[in-house]
Amino acid sequence: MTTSLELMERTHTCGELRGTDEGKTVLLKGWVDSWRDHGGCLFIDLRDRYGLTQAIFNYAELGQTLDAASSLRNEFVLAVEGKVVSRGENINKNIPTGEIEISVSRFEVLSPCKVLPFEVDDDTNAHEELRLKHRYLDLRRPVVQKNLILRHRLMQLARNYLSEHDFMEIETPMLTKSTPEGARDYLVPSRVHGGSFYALPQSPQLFKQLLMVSGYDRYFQIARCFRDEDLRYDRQPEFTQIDLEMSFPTEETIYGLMEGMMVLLWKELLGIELQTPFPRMTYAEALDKYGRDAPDTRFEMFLTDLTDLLKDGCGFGVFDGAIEGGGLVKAINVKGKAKEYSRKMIDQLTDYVKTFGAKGMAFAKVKDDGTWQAGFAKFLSEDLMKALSERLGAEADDLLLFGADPKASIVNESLGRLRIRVAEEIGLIQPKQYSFTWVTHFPMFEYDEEEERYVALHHPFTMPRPEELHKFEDGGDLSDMLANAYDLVLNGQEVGGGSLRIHREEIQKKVFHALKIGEDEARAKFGFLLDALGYGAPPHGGLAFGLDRLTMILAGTSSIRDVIAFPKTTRASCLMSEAPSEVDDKQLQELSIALRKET
RNA sequence: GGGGUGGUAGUUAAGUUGGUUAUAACGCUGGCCUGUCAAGCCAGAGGCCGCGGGUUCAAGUCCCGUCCACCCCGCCA
Repeated sequence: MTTSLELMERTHTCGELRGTDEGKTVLLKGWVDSWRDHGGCLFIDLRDRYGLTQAIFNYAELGQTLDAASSLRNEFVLAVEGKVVSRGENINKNIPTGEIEISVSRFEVLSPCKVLPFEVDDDTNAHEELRLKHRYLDLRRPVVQKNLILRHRLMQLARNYLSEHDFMEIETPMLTKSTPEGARDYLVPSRVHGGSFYALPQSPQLFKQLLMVSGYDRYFQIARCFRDEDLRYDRQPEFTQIDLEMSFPTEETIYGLMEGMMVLLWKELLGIELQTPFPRMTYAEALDKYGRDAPDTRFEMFLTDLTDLLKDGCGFGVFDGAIEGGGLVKAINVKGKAKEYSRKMIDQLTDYVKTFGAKGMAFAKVKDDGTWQAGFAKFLSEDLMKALSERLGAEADDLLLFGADPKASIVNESLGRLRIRVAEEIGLIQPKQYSFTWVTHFPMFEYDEEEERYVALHHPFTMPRPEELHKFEDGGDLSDMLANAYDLVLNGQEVGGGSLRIHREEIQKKVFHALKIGEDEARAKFGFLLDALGYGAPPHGGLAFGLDRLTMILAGTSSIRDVIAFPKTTRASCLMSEAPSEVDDKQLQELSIALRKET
């Protein structure tokens, strides 16, 4: 009696066999990727995550069992035993195993497959909704597998790199204390302490600082983080950070180590040699030239500030009003594209900037004689137009796009986003281009008009730059106090951010004071950190990388869901498992949570 | 919380100014076929047109509401 193939170990994967294996008797197991029935013979491509191998079921070899083979369909799980034979004239150059095929002598269906909800195929055109509902099928597709393999390799490289540089991987709790500063927490009710809640971590921030106090001078963790906020193409309610912290660093130590890690990742994963050191830019410069704290440095087309040239008034109400209201007038120069941009296209750009709060968008087309064709041209004196042209480097056929608003932030945000959109439209951005920049010298605080107080731009444990500390004593305006915080920006996306932290209790207290976090409140929320800082805390700092975003960029995908095995929708539900779901009244009672009233 | 786009066989889409039996491709079922690799040829089955109201002699199509997904703004220290 022969042993069932199901009980036998496969001899090879479906991506392994080559011409040199000809003559071997092999056993492969995998999924039917496609089948082509020719009556007398049947071709099947068998797939696993390593590749595809063609198996041929031949009438002469199999006799009447060919009838059984003809019922094989896509995504059946199959074991095939047979001899590796050359394909002779019929080599398939599209797959690595294309020189050979398996001439099947015996096969078993290990598992059949129902009619599929969508075709499990790289170029499936099924909607994402359907693919997420059957994610286990979607994950079979080689393109998706490729992304997860990339993610795995990235994690391994990061782990090894950090370990080699004396970082210890230490796990911090998932059930932590809610600290409602910043993003909304996911809460977990406590059964034992009825009415009390844990929070899932938004980041391991406090714990990693405490590890520094404890003397674990280099820590890292590939840490799952949770934020209960609305989602986007690059935001999930749970996401992963490569989180690290070190004691006694200088800023340079951190930049050097992190650049080394990026160099390694790009070399190993993309075969690209990155140049170091990465350029650096202050937050102020980023805002001035790019309009954003995450500048896309793959192309120029900078924002040009025209406010000083227009400060005496020009008669154009939009510009004058913006400046009188304490705002800005800035512009970008789209070189040589005035003729390409129709009125309709410019209207679309206007609609676009309006989504960022701009009231409109003035534009001008530079004529051959250097003067402007613009609705507001009549307001500009010859000298003023000349001065503006010179500042903007304007030449014939340039398209000038203006942002003007009493709120500087609206001008920067709208023009900054417009700059990127236009660059995409006119092809300034090359594929496979990777442009890193450190953005430094972030402000400590920004004013929150709703709460009528300063809030921390980074987080409340960020160290002010040492030369700024005196501003606490001077009293008054803290809006220009700079922090020892830095972001790593890649192609206009923040991929990492961090800071040197406060390691002295009295500075931490001053920051809390500036944030109008009272002593009692500070004690209740962060007492353990304040205490720890009083027991010999080393100077420390670190940063966290967004693993999902990094993987997205490396994989060249446009959605974070493409690099997460089981992602959630933009309404934070899992279409496959149907989480979140209602729970029994009994469960709620145990958790001391009031039952939902029937209505 | 606000705005935009989409939802029609298993899947992806078409469906005109409202009008007779709602099309096509792929998939599925059956038949033919020994060199396919997007296999080919023939035949067939398959529909709560997201859901609920309304207008109308008549609704996939028009109106109102609602659900789901995606994208954007707010939000995300």
